[in-house]
Amino acid sequence: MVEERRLAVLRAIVEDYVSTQEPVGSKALVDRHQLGVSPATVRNDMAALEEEGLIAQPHTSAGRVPTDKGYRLFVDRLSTVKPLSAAERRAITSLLEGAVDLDDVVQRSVRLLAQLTRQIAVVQYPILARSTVRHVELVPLTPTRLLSVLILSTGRVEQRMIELPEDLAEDDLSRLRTDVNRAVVGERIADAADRLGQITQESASARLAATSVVVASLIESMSDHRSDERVVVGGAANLARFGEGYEATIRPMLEALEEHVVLLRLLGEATSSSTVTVRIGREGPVQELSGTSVVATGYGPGDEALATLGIVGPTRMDYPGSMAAVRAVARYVSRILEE
Amino acid sequence: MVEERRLAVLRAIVEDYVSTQEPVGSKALVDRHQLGVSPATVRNDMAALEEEGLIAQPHTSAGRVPTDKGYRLFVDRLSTVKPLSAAERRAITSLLEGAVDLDDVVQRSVRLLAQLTRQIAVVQYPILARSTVRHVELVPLTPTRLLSVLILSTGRVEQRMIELPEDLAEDDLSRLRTDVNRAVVGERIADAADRLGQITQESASARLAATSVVVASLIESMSDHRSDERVVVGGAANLARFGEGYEATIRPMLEALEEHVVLLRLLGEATSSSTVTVRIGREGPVQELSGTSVVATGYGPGDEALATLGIVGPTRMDYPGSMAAVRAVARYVSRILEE
DNA sequence: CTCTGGCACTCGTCTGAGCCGAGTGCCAAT
DNA sequence: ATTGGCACTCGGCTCAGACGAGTGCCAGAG
Repeated sequence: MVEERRLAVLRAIVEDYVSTQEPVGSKALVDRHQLGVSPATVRNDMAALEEEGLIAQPHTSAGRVPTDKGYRLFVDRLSTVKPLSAAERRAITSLLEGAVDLDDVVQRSVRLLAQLTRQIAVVQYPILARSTVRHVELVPLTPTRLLSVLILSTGRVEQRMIELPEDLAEDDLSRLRTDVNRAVVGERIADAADRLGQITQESASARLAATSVVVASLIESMSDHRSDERVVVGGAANLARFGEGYEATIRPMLEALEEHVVLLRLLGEATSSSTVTVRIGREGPVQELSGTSVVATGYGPGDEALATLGIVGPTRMDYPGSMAAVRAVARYVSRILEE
Repeated sequence: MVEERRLAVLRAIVEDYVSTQEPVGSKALVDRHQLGVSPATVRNDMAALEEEGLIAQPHTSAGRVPTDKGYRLFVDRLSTVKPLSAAERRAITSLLEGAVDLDDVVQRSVRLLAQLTRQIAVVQYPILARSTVRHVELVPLTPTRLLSVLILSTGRVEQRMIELPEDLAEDDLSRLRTDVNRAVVGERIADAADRLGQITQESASARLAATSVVVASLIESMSDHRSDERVVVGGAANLARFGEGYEATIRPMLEALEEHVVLLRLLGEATSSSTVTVRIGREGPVQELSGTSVVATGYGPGDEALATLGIVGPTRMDYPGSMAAVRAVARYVSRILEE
C-alpha cells in the first residue's frame, strides 16, 4: 500500500522533472498529480526514497531529483508504454517509404529518430558479416586496374580498387567474373570468403596470375571490419537542447560522435530486434558521458539483429517516448530491409 | 609613415587578440611588440583605426577588438603567408597516402584539416556533373527489382533501387545492360543522360516496357542534384573550443552542419583551385553565423575545381595558418585525384 | 501505524552598494 | 608628431542582506 504510493511518488517526480527540468518539491507534486495525500506525507515518502538512493537533492533547500538508480527503477517497472501518435506513425511511414537505397534508408532513419525524440540519433549500417552476397561486379578501368563492386543482400555496396600484375583480356575477365559469382552469390559473407579461396585452385580462370590478386582483394573487402564500424549520426543540434548543467558534456559528446568506435561502444551490442535496451548515466561505457542515457535496439529482418540503432540524450529524458520511437523506427526499418 | 605604423598596430591587435582571446590595450601592445613608440601614441592610432571602423571596443573601459572590416584588411594586406611546418607536411602526405578509395580520401582530408587548423572542416564530394561515366551495372535482386550501380571517373559510385513493371528475363537484362553501357561509357554525365534518352527509341531492347523504367531511373540518378550536395564534416568537437562569447553560436552551427545545403552555401561556389577564399563574419550567407569565418578553396585535377573544401571557425581565428593548411590539403587531394 | 498541519530552519539565489583596476581620452609640453 | 600626466568611465568582483522554496521534525488525529 504505502510502498505502492511511494513508487507513484517516484514516477511523479521523474515525470515532473523531465518536463520542467527543475528539482521538484512536495508541494508542486501534490498540486500536479492526484496523489490524494498531503505534502507532508509526500515529504515522508521522499525521505524514504532518498534513503533508498532513488532520488537526491542538489542542495539542502531544493526539491528532489531522480538518481540514475531512480531512473532505472522507473524504466524497469514504472513506465507505461507510450503509443506513438497517429501523426508520428504517419511521419515514419511516409518518410521511410520514399527511400531509394540503403544509404537513403539509413539517412532517413537517423533524421526521423532525431526528429521524433528531439535527441541525438545514431544508426549503424547493417553489419557486413551477417549479410549474404548478391552479386560481384568487376569493372575494368585501365588494362591493369579493376574496380570491384560487392553487392550485399542488405543493399550495401562495397567498392575497391584492384591493381593487376598483368594485362587482363576481356575474355579472361568475364570468365573470372562468372567464376567468382558462381562461387559466392547467395552465400553468407563468411562462407563466401572460403568459397573464393577454392577458386584459385579449381576454376577455369585459375591459371591467370590476375585471379589470385582479384580473389585476395575480394576476400579482404569481405573481411574488412573497418566498414563494420560505419555509423551515421543525426540531430546533433539537439545537443544544444540538453539544457543547463550540460555545458561540460558538449565537448566529450561531440568527440564521441566523431569517433565511430566510441559511438558503437555507446550503442552497445546489437541485441535481438525485439528488445529495447536502456543504459542510464554511469551504466554506459564512457566516463565523460555520465550525464547521458542511451536508448537502443537491434534491427534487421526477422528477429535477427543486423545492426543497432538508437538515441543518446540527457539522463533527464522522456524514456517512454524515446523507447517507443526507437522501437517503432527499428520495426519499420527492419520491414523495409526484408523486401 | 604614420599610416604604416597604424597598420602595424592593427596587425599587432589582430595577432594578439587571436592568441589571447581578450581585448588588447595600448600598454599590452607596446610590451609585446617592438613598435618603438609609447602607449599614448598607440592610443592615438587606435582612435584613428576605430574612426575607420577597423577596430572597436566591447565597452568603454576595455581594450580594442578587430571588427570584420579589420580582419578583412588584415587578411588582404597584412598577413604574411605562413609556411607549414615540416611535421605538418609530413602529416599530410602520410595520412593521405594511405587512402584506398574516394570515400577514404574525403574522410581523411576532413580529419586532416580539422586536426591542422583545430577548426571545423568541411569537404564536398567531387561534383557529379563534371565527371564521366565509367560503367553501369544492373543487378537483379528479385524478378521485378533491380539495383543500378553507376560508376564514375572520380571513383564515385551511385546506386539506386529500381522497381520493374514486369518480370525481366536474364537475356533481356543483359541486352539492356549492353545497350546502356554502349551508350554512356566515357561520356560526361550531362551528355550521358541525353544518350540514354535515345535508347528508348533506337536500341534492340527498346521493345521492353522495363527499358523505359530503367532508363528513366538512370537518367534521374545522373541528374540527381541531391547527391551533388554531399559533404562531409569533421572536427565538430572543435566547436567547443570556440571559446567564450560563442555559446549562442553552437546551436545554429550544429544545425548548419547537418543541413548540407546550408553548408554548401557557406563554403561558397568552387573557385579555381589556386585561390583561397576567405569570408569574414557577416560577409557569409548565414545570418546566425555572423561570428564565424570561412576559409575555403576549390580542388580537383588541373586547375579546374571539381568541388570545394575548407574550414569554418570563429572570426577570431589564425587566418594565415588556416589559409596555408587549406591550400596545402587542397593541393594534395587534387594530386591524388589526378591518378 | 499512518496521515496531517504547523513551525523552525537551511541554504541557494537575487539584489544593491562599494571597491578595484584596466584602459581610455584629452591636454599641455617637447 | 610624440609623449607623460591625469581625470574619468565602467565592467567585474565581493560582500551583506533579504527572500523564499523546500525541508525535517513533531505532536495530534484517525
